[in-house]
Amino acid sequence: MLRQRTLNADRIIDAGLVLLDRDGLEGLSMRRLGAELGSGATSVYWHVPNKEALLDLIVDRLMGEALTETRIKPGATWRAELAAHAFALRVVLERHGAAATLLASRVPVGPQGLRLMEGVLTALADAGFGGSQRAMAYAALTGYSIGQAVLGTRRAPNSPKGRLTAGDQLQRLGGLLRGVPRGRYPHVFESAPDLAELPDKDAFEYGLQRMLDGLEAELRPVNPRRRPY
Amino acid sequence: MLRQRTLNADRIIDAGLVLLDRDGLEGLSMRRLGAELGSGATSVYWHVPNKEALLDLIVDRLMGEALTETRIKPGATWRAELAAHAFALRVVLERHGAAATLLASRVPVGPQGLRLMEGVLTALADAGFGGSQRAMAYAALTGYSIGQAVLGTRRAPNSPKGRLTAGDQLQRLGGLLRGVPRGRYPHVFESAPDLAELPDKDAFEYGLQRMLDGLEAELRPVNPRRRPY
DNA sequence: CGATCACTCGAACACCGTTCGATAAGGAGC
DNA sequence: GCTCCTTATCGAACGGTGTTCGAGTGATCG
Repeated sequence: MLRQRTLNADRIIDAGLVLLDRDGLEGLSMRRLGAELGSGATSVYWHVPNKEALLDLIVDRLMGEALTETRIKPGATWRAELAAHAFALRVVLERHGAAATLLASRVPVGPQGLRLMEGVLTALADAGFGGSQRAMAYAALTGYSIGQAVLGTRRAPNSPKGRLTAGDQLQRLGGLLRGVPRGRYPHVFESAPDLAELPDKDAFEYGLQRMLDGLEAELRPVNPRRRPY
Repeated sequence: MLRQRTLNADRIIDAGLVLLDRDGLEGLSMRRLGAELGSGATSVYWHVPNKEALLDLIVDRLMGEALTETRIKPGATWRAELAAHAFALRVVLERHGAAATLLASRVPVGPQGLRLMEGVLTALADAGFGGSQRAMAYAALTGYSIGQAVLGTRRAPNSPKGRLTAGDQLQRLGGLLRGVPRGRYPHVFESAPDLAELPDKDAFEYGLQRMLDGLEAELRPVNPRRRPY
């Protein structure tokens, strides 16, 4: 057997991403990764300390992808800037279906993740958010983005094992909701078609804009005292 | 060995939840579940088809907990009603630290999950949201709630294996962010203390209120035409 | 009593992440 | 050329996982 000396972190991350996209998160095992690379199963461990660290590397690669996808027009408002960041993340997480679950379980503080964080915090600072308010706005936006991405990749009960497209999931869910007893859950029954046919993109955009509306309103100092809800 | 004939779905869910709270998601294995129940490792399979279904049952139990936690004062506004639902879910997911990850990967469409969904959709209907707008508002709120819950339970890189409290995680993350190179990521560096010391509850409340603000503004028909951002 | 049913459980299968030691290749020093 | 050392690869093995299967046990019913 040839012992090609060609393994390195970049190739490993590439292969990991391929496996992730093709077979989903549970399809990404160290053994299969080795096979995908044409290497022995355990050779990867010389380049990467363990699987968890590898997943961190993959996530940072994705954060880099999101940065590449973020195009901010010169002179854009802070709203447009934040929306561009959110959309770029969404595009990447949609492109790599299993990635949302990955991102949901770890903090992306690799180099690329920090660059992305820096971009969002900069936009918030420019908008006029300071101190803990900036931190809360940051948490609100990233929480929303990740939550929405996660929503789109949840598995309906009794789903088959393999990789499922977002469309499949939605169709499955729709059928499930349409079958709900009308008497017991009237509003679920009524909204089932809307929930099932709603394009993920529209839902994402809608909630994002409402969040940005809320944040913008918070910024205006002319606002009267907020009434308690 | 006694063959106690006392296993049933409820006891299994109880034990599963105990294991989940004590040892986290990876500590919940079918074998350990059997041990916790004082039964053979594989006896569980007579009552539950597989692990995935068991996790669905556990999630539905948690949805039931959230419903119990939801106290809506009579005559409450729709905002207060939706906030109560969101907070109840947050309380439950905080109580069971590993539960957010669980909820993030499946759609809670068990009986209790549907009841909760019905409650939120009812509040939105009462508020005046109809059709696809109601669906989008629903997605926005649940996406935000789940996203925020997930944010609180992410693991920082190089974390030890076992169960970590939310406080531990935040402290870890804070130290990490404070150590970021100031020149390269100035805003991250500047906001590190705020991000690390921000109580999860405040962040959740802030973003939730901003989202509700945005939704409320959307409802008023007196609003002038929305300007593009 | 005998049969049937509901339930329990141990052994086994294939897979997982990871450790360890053996092994091979390439370059440096002589 | 030869040796030595560093770098890299890999097979075997360990303890764990989810799940299947068939044997077994006890209670209940005809």
